[in-house]
Amino acid sequence: MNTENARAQMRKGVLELCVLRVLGRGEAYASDISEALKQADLLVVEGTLYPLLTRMKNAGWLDYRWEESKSGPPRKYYQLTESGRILLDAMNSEWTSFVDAVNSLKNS
Amino acid sequence: MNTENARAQMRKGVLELCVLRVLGRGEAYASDISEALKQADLLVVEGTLYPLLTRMKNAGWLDYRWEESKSGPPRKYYQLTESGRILLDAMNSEWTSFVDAVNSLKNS
DNA sequence: ACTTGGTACTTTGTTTGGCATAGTACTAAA
DNA sequence: TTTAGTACTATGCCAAACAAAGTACCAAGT
Repeated sequence: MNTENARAQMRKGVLELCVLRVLGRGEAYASDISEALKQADLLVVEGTLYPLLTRMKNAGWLDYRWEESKSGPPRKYYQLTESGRILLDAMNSEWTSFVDAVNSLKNS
Repeated sequence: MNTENARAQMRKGVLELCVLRVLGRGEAYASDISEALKQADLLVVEGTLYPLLTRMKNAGWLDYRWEESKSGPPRKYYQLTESGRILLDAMNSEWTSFVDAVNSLKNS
């Protein structure tokens, strides 16, 4: 295993948190989210992102509205629901404590 | 999904790093590792840890020696190999940069 | 009009890896 | 010699990331 792979593994664990964080900034459609993650070096591919958004929508954390585009088919713009915001807060705390936990293993 | 579940997801991504870090302190057998992870609130179960150790051994990152126990069957004491140490260093860097990446998503 | 290229979303199948469960084996104590 | 505790192994299931192919919509060029 290379570190490329290691990063991929790490990414999996926090994909939902990442998507929630991106949407925490405001509504966005799949390509926006993909772009934001890419900028943070957390690239995900179509085959991962779309099903993930659908799952999160079905879980009630996200909602979406259709919006026409000038350069192609209509887009699904996702927003956090109330329950999504609550989850985001909870997961932010969880993330912090998790990072501390892993870091605590570093030395003796 | 509750935060319990979220933490479980996060944990998956860094299990190998955690095991490497624990072994970075010195050799240990499965229960030692399990205990160390538990203390860091990163509990893993038998069904996960044993196969993981076997995979890492097969990948050449770990080695083990048998040691008799006074209270049960012999134990496999694992140590990092040279390649395991190199991987640990690489994954430590990866982890740091990964945490930064996720944190960079937090605010706009 | 029809084709081409770009964009957006969907669907299907594969693979990986964590986990539950059951099983084997060794030791010590009752 | 049975029981309990510990340590490791083997089998099978399931969720989720990913790859790849497909559908559909739009606009621009011929």
